[in-house]
Amino acid sequence: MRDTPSILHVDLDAMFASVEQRDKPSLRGRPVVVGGMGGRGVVATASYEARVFGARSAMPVAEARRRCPSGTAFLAPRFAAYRRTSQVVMELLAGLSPLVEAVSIDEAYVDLAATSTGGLDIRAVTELALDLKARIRAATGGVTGSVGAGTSKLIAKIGSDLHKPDGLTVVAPGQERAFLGPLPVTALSGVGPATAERLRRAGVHTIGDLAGLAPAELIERLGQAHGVALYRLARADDGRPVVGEREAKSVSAEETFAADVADPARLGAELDVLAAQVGARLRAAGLSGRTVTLKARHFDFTTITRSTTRAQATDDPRVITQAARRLLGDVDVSGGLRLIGVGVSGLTEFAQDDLLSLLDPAARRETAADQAPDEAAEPEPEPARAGWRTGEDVRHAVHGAGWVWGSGRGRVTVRFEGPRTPPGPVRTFAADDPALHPADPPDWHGAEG
DNA sequence: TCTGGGGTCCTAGGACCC
DNA sequence: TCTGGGGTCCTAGGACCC
Repeated sequence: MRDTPSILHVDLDAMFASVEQRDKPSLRGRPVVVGGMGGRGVVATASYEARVFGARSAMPVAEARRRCPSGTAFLAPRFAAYRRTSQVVMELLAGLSPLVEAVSIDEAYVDLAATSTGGLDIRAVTELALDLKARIRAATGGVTGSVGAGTSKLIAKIGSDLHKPDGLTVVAPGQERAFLGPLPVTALSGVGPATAERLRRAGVHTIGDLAGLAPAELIERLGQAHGVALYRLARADDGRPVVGEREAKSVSAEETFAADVADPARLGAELDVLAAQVGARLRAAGLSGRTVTLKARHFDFTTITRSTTRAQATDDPRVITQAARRLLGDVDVSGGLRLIGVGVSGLTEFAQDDLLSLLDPAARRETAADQAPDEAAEPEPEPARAGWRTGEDVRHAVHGAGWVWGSGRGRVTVRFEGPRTPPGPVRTFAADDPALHPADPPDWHGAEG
């Protein structure tokens, strides 16, 4: 166990919504919900203004619409913009330490002990964290981050969560148990609804309660691995290291249909599309895998998986889709599927035909390094001209840059404003107006020294 | 208008081998 | 012929995270 609070956890506050408010000044101070805008979409992020009305992550967007007042903005996600903002923050973190673990697009651990820059007592870490928060806000154009610091990942993570948004929690060495004790067990990463319910039935509500349980009882209730893990975490016994890079274990793609699909031909065609996405991402990452998994969600939300393992690893979309189609053949589809998915696991770094390319360099195909990784990995969908997505960035030949305020019935309404231009006029066009084009996200980084 | 999409880890049973 | 223990691989499902 460390004797300095040298692990930081940085968590950007309501990141997707915050980026939207940064890029669209008219949304600042207003409730914003970012998520799937199809009939079956769920909330990815609700701004704090929207949380007041009960909008939450993972909630159906339809439910969020019911709860939030008119004037709430409901936007489709713009991942390219979020990725750029994430990169800006990750670069700041990399300046603090060579050891940074990016957990997700909006979350990372930093191991300050990996550098030898001076003291890491409470005061020094607090100052460093306050400075970091200010620099994140400045570098991102107003997106805030909450930071936790402590002697372990556990403490840092819970600390960053405690005073969101724009919070800072530094837990002094030796104070870990006192810090955790009164918190609900659900504050622990790894305690979801099912585990929380089992613990509740055992009379366990707080982490302090949990720490009072005998390990044998926890193992009996939660299984060996989970029981042991929680027993240790409740005692602040956490030696998990900050790890820089992690190898991917699987690559998958799935789609939920707007309406359930029972037509095998249509499902097969969907598998072709998904297999092509998975194959392209495998290839871009220089990976291939032996196991192909089909995922199917029935009309009643029951979900099954069927997998098959081949002798040779592949990244070939034709091979992937062939395996997936065969697996689908054994699934009863007559009631209709709401979701279908394809995954590849058992990954290795070398594709089968890499062996061939050694013999025949001319047959060597493009490698990941030859491609722009992001574009290759996640092609941003180009919306059909008539199907504008709310929140999408657009450019009008006459009126300039703006974003889609709303659309429907053959029309699209655009608000003309940018990150640094004040809210402009709202104008409505025909959805197929040739003067209107999808545009890149406003790139305000660098435009303002 | 009930419930996305991309992942990780664990469990448990059966096959198979030594 | 019967019994059995341990290890590994594969498959299916479930909990959980962001």
